[in-house]
Amino acid sequence: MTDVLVIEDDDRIRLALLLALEDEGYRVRGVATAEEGLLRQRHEPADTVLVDLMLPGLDGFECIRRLRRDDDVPIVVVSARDDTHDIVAALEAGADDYVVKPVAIKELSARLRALRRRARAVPDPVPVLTFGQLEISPDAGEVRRAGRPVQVTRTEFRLLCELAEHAGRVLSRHQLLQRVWGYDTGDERLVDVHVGRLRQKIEDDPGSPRHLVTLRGLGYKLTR
Amino acid sequence: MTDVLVIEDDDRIRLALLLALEDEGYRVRGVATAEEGLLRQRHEPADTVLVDLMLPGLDGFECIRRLRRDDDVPIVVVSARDDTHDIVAALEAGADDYVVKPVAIKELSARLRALRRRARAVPDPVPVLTFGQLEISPDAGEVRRAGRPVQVTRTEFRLLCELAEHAGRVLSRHQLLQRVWGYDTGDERLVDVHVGRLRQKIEDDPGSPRHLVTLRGLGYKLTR
DNA sequence: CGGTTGTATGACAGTTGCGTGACAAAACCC
DNA sequence: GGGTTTTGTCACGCAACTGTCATACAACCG
Repeated sequence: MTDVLVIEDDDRIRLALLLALEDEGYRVRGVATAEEGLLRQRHEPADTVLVDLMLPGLDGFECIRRLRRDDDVPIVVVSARDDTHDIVAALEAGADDYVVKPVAIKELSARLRALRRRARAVPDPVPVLTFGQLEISPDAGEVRRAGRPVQVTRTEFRLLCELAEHAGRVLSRHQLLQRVWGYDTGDERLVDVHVGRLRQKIEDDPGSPRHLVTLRGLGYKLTR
Repeated sequence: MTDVLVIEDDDRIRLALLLALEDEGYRVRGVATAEEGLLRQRHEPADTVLVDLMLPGLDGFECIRRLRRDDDVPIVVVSARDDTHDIVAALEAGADDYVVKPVAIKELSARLRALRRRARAVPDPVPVLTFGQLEISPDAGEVRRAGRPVQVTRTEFRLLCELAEHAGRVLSRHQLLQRVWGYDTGDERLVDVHVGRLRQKIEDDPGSPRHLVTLRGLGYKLTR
């Protein structure tokens, strides 16, 4: 998921941009002035910034320069002005791209993707979910018990991740069938079988499970 | 000094571009077809490529895809077509920017600078990636096992780099197809074959791989 | 306490996923 | 242009996985 910050003083345009970008699958936030934008970006950094040039108070060029001073976030100018002079000045100030309003949302989205492809920063560490001595790493496709790798099958892994994602909360067999298998209907006993197999692998004593617990009549949950 | 390759079939336009860019301080070279461009770029790589979309023979989109397959060079499309559909398709194919002819040379130059600023930022911190006794240097295009150089093909190398870049994370066959081959759809077994070939070269015992691991049902990953 | 309902588990057969070698097409290199 | 390397397709076989079923066990209820 990509976070986008839109700095644009015209309420109608800003709203339209935000809605369209949200539609394209971005997580969005918008502000009306450069000052707000700088503050917001410092406080809660987005992955990409869209900025208008004609802003009240601090103008777009200065806004770009200050954003650049803080970090390396990709910046796209979205402006009504198509003057070469403006374009050059904005790019020189540190912008990565410049599009002229009105712009097709599909084009804007494609430009954002191209830019992010370029700007990909250092890879962040692989996240790990921990439940006591049980470790689950969805990205690495790995499960460990007391530090030792445990081999689980794809279905077991998905089931475990689903439970881990909602740690501490009961998930009914029906919910699990839907989320792990994509079944809308089917034999709910299937879940039992896989839970059982999973327990053999991740519990010290599969007979009296500590993490993957049964809630009679309700479903299963994963606890710490 | 920046080297720029211009792929443009119209002699007058190509010449005009080359002269203008030279005036801006770039070292330039030009070709009239995609085929020539690919060849030239492979043998004498420029730092940036400008490419037209309407080319005789291999068209611009395919040209972009093939350039991308070889390396990470910044690509700017310079086209007379301003259709959103074309713009999106070109960016999706791997272009970094898209400008519509006629374009002010000052703007083009500013866009090239912005792009190079961005492109230069990435490759610094990755001289050599190490996985146990396996060494990969993406920049030098070299792979070593226990200090000894290993000869891998271009595709194998790209596959290995992609896996190395996301070390420790599972990459699905689909993701690999997209990132290494640029295919949006296709036979995922293709990945298996190349993984197999790669294992023959980089693993001590290809039968039970230590680094290039299969995660059944999920994909492959590279581990230390 | 016996009946009832819900859960655990082992066995099994059908299916899926993966590794591999063979081969043809394409790209490459003098 | 011809020989060589690289790439992509295919088919086969093995191993692992999946879902179903039957049976045994545990919890709940009056």
